[in-house]
Amino acid sequence: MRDVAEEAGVSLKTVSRVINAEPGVADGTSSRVVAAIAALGFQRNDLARSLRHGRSSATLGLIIEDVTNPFYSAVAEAVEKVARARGYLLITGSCEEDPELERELVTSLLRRRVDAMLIVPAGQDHSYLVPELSAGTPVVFLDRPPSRLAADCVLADDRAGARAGVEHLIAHGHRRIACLSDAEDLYTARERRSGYREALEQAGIAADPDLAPHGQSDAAAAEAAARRLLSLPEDRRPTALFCANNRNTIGALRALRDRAGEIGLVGFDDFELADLLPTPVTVVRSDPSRLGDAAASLAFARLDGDERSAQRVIVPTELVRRGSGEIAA
Amino acid sequence: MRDVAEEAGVSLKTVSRVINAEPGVADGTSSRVVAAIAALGFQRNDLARSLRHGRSSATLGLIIEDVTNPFYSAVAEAVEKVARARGYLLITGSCEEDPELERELVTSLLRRRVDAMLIVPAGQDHSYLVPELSAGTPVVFLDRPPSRLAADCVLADDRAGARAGVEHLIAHGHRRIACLSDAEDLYTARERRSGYREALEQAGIAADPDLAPHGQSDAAAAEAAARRLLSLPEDRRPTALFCANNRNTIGALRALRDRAGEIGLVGFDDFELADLLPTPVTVVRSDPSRLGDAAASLAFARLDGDERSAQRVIVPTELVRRGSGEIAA
DNA sequence: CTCGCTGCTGACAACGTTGTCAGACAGCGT
DNA sequence: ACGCTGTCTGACAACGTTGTCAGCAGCGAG
Repeated sequence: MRDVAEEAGVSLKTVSRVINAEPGVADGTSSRVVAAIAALGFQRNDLARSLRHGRSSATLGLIIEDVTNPFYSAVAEAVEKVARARGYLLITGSCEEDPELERELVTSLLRRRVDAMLIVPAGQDHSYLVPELSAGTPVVFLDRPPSRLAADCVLADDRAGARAGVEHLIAHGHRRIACLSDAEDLYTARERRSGYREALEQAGIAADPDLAPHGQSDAAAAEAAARRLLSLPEDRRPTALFCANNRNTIGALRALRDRAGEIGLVGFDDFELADLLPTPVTVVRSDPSRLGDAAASLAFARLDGDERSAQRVIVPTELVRRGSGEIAA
Repeated sequence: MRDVAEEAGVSLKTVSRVINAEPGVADGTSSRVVAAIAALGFQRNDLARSLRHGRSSATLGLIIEDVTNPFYSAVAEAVEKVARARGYLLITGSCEEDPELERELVTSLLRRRVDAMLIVPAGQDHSYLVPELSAGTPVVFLDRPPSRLAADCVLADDRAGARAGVEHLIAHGHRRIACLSDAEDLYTARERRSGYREALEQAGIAADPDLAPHGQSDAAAAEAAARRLLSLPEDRRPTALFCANNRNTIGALRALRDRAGEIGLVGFDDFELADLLPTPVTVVRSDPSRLGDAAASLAFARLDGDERSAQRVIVPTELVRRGSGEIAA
């Protein structure tokens, strides 16, 4: 900027005025400055600008688990859309279910003075965010609630969704229904298992712990767990599977490859090509775009001065019938 | 920091020394400063730090087309991994094939002084990056080469991959092979079509322009195009489809839903569940992780002082036989 | 006792920007 | 000629860091 000022024969401040289209610069001066900017290929340094401003780096931080999981990439897309509409950029970090990494990434982002943080939390203790919150940095939790911290969060209706999915299987005559889910310390896994158990209970079906393996966090582990279930003796073998997230659904589908049409299946989370599989897959669709959209909007509302106490937004789910959930027992 | 200094009864510089673990601070002083930092919940401001440093905000910029496309999210993941290993964060922007948006995002990121830019370009003119390049900011193009600019780029071997895919269909007796591809102004679409034509030519098959619809940039358009092909009179109807990217493959699969096993199919780009479809899908697999990895590594090499002229890295593809490409004519 | 050395600490400037304030100058009415 | 208004411009400080350099104390050697 110094160079531009010199080239145009004006002061720094005048260059600043031209760049920011502030009023009160004579046309002649202005055009000389514009020419100098073009000649030197000058670009404003937004780091310095943010520093001077004190707040507002026009950047949002987003922590997700894994950008290659379509669920999270849909979240990221929705957040980015909202951010862009306000001229904000997005710094995204994948923490791979690692609480240490989550915390590292979050503090990195905060040190970089993002204006707000959106977090799909992996950890179980977010009290480390208390100072940030009281300093006024909006923090919104996404898909899973915060622990030991009162902060905004946007969740899917996991329990009701799971219950609806399992009730659907029960309505088709299934009594031995398995539930494949992720690690028990994940909120969504716990809630969806609760929904599963509630549905069984309401139908007067005793829960069989052997039918509810958990801790499968990738498709390979889910496939192995499903194979074990399918190799149980016939009187204990499940006639239907409820898969509590997209990784478990994919794994179960691989295990079921040679049993098309024999075993009922309802998955939680929709996925591309679900309708093209040999038996199209019935799913409980949760809407990651809506989660991302709601979370980002909430963050901006806070930035705009919304001072209400911590909000909890619940996004509903929807049962999509495609065939695999309609296989009778 | 000012407050910390006051609390600990030392100067700003001493606090700075403690934060950065610089040597030459007495133990007593150091622990007083540490205590003050803890008491006040102080966090270094990395914006100011970057500004002071002049260079290095420890941030990489990445422009992709669409984070929900698994190809690009795999790229993003690979780039993030390399970045994280060096302590860098990643600012990602999706430009949705819009050259205007690409340029907007790129300049936004550069104004924020990212240390390097990785770009999957949508536009046809990148001369606007000349000043940046000569100012020493590494710019690496990914998946598609730059236009009107000499810069590093990392590409898949699109033409050879496509040729191999089409040759595979020819080897199974197909003579009327269609090619569904994206907009002709995309480098990858052009290259893959060239590979398609080369394979036909080498086999002495005349290219039929009616069999090579292009411009389908989403699955719905691809499905419609595939349906048109399949409703041609039998003597002109293709016996196999070559789909030049993942969106076209998905669309074609939808169109083929009720024709399982009748029509040969080879897709470019692998995708999850390709092996679970009624007829498992043969694909030319290009490796987005490797593209991202190579591009990020190249960017860091530049940051480390690599001064070679602009590099062009080609990542090979691989034919994955699963069934749909082995259907005989 | 002085000199130089080492170990620790702080004052100051600078990174690039912008908000505040004051100055310069022209036009205009009295 | 005077003051007043309004328009345009620039000097300066500050945002939060850190690199440079200088200062001060203690200590061993000459």
